[in-house]
Amino acid sequence: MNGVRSPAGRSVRGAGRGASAATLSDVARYAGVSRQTVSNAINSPELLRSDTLSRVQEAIATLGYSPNRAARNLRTQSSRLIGLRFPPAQEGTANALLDRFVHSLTETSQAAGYHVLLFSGDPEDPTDQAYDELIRSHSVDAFIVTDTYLGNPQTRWLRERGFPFAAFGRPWNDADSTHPWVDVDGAAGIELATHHLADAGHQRLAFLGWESDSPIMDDRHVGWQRAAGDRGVYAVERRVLDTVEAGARAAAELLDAEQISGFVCASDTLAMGVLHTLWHRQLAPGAEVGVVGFDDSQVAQVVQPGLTSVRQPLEEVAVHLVAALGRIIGSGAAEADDESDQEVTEDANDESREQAGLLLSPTLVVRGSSSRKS
Amino acid sequence: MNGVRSPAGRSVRGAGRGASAATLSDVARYAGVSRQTVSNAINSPELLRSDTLSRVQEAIATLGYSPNRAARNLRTQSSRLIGLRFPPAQEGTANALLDRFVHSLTETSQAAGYHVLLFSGDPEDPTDQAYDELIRSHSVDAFIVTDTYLGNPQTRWLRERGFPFAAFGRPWNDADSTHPWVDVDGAAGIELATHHLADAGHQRLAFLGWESDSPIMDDRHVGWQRAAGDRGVYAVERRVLDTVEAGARAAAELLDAEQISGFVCASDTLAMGVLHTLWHRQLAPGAEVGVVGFDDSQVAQVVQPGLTSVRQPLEEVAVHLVAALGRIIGSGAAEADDESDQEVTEDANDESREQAGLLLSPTLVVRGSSSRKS
DNA sequence: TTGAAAGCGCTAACAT
DNA sequence: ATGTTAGCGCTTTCAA
Repeated sequence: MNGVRSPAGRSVRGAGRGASAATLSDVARYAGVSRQTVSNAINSPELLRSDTLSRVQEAIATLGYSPNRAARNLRTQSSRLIGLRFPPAQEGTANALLDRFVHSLTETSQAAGYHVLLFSGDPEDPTDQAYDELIRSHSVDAFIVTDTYLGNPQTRWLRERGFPFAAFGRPWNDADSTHPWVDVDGAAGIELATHHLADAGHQRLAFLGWESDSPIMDDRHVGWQRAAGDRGVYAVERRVLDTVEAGARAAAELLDAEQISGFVCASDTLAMGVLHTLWHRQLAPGAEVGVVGFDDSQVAQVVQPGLTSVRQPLEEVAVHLVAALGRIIGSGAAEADDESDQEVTEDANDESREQAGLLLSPTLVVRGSSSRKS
Repeated sequence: MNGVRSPAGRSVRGAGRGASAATLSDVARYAGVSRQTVSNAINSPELLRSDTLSRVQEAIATLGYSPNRAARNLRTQSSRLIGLRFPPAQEGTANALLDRFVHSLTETSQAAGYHVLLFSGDPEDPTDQAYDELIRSHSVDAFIVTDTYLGNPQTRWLRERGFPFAAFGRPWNDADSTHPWVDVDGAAGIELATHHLADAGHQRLAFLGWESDSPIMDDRHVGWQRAAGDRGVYAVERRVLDTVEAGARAAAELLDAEQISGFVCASDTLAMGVLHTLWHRQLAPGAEVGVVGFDDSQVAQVVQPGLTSVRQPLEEVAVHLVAALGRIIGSGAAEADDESDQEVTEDANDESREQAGLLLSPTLVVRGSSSRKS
């Protein structure tokens, strides 16, 4: 009472294109059980008697069966897809978080049974329908939002909509948010950088940040203030555009007017500017002037003599974001459950009241640009 | 025998989470037409009388209706999703094509009614089931394959399977392939670079490539041979590891032993190595020694004094790949139709026999590292 | 030009 | 522990 179809099942494969895959019914017939039993073998194997289970699994393997995603999605009202807006590459800067983050997210999601769906759209455009369209068409089960620093209208909108999402970045200007988020402690990173330069013997330090009232910048600046205060070194700061040229100009000015020997930069781009000035003046990075950047970009890794930089643990960020989504998907959207494992790192003194938030500590990757002062 | 459901459909929206969206039936009822008519309004609007059409469209707008993807996918046996393996970030190198390419792909796909689905997997592992699993579950309609240089087993496997895909990269070692591909003419890029340095007055040129018998490397090397031959300059070449350190060492050796004043590098990573050596020796990039890299990475853009580099037109690559997929999806998989617009650029003399292939020309982005010899 | 019927492949609920 | 029934929301015949 089986075998009837088995040759057919095989022959389709050789037939060339299309290769119309086996369905649940095919497997059921082949294994001599009902369709529901096959479904159970996949989704609730503990319900089957072990001999039935192995017979079904064998049939599945033989026929090369995988459940049709569309059918399953339709039935379960889910897509097993996580939406991520993929922003344009920022050229001319050293910002290079995206690759590492997206790869980690892809791997982590896949391990959790999800895939990442990429879409594009303008986050500054209020008429942008990208998120809405994906939600209404049930194309994704949740979003990962990465641009919270824009005071992101999308974030608020998603919350109001009650659609599941998790953010890479704190809800800076949205006090009553309840969505899960993961962020990296920028203040702690800059503290690390500052202490590192002070430890290396630099007495006159400067902080180089970018203009604008971005909360990310403020955060990093807080770290500077804390560390510079702690160490009692001579400390000045400048805010300029986040470009190589502006960083170079600021460095020149700070060297001349303030005899700075240690530069704590809020970005690798600015740090590259500092290195340019040192190069022009024949000053040796590391030996004479210490420089630290932020983000551990490829630039930091390949520039001579290596740029010491604060590195964000993006792999961890991805892991925690996916875990957070797993907790809220299907369980009431924006309502984070307060009793589940809420971790807050030791750095998060001020933030420990945050709900569903997780603040990770960055590390400092030390390279030639900050080797011990001679 | 209807109507029973209507209040439920609406009221859910206010109820908070879930926001179970409107369905075709809701729209049909609201507009006073049959479900089929609504479907036609969306998929074949020309079939409707204009007044019916506008009434339906109004209903769609009012109810905020979008077709349920899963249902549509199930019915049409398609997913409107393009699979792309997202490889791990290569740290310590200047390879930075991915961001630009993926963003372009995302935008282009979206414009064509597709989304990009990311997955991970080990392309070197023959037991890796990532592609197979996605195909069998009907999760994607096609793939974009980017790692053809591996002599990619996946590529051959996909072809045998008859599953639609397009490749970024020529089918180097798969003569009888028939899949569409788009590639960038590396030989032309290196020719551009070489002529550029010769034009700047450099008489003693070196080509710095990486070891291994990668066909990509061979391609670039061909460009070197052509251009160096044309110009009759003194020309030497070296193959080393594709690292900054190896590039630096090779440059030192070439400066000492060959008095080279122009370096044509097969990667930005190697070019950075050359710049390091110049920096150590207080030689001015551009003015004294010309250096050109390949890929126009962020590193090239921010390093002092700017690294001249060959830039791949990734946006165009994405556009043509998506266009190619559009042609083959649903129309018999791997069978490219020979009469559709096959474009081959003027550089593709040798390749003009290629089927379904498109070779794009890179450009040279000139920066400080190759400014005219004084 | 519009409507009715059927079914894509799966899983949830119930019955056995 | 396994089978039966129903239906997720859509589009593709076919009929009116």
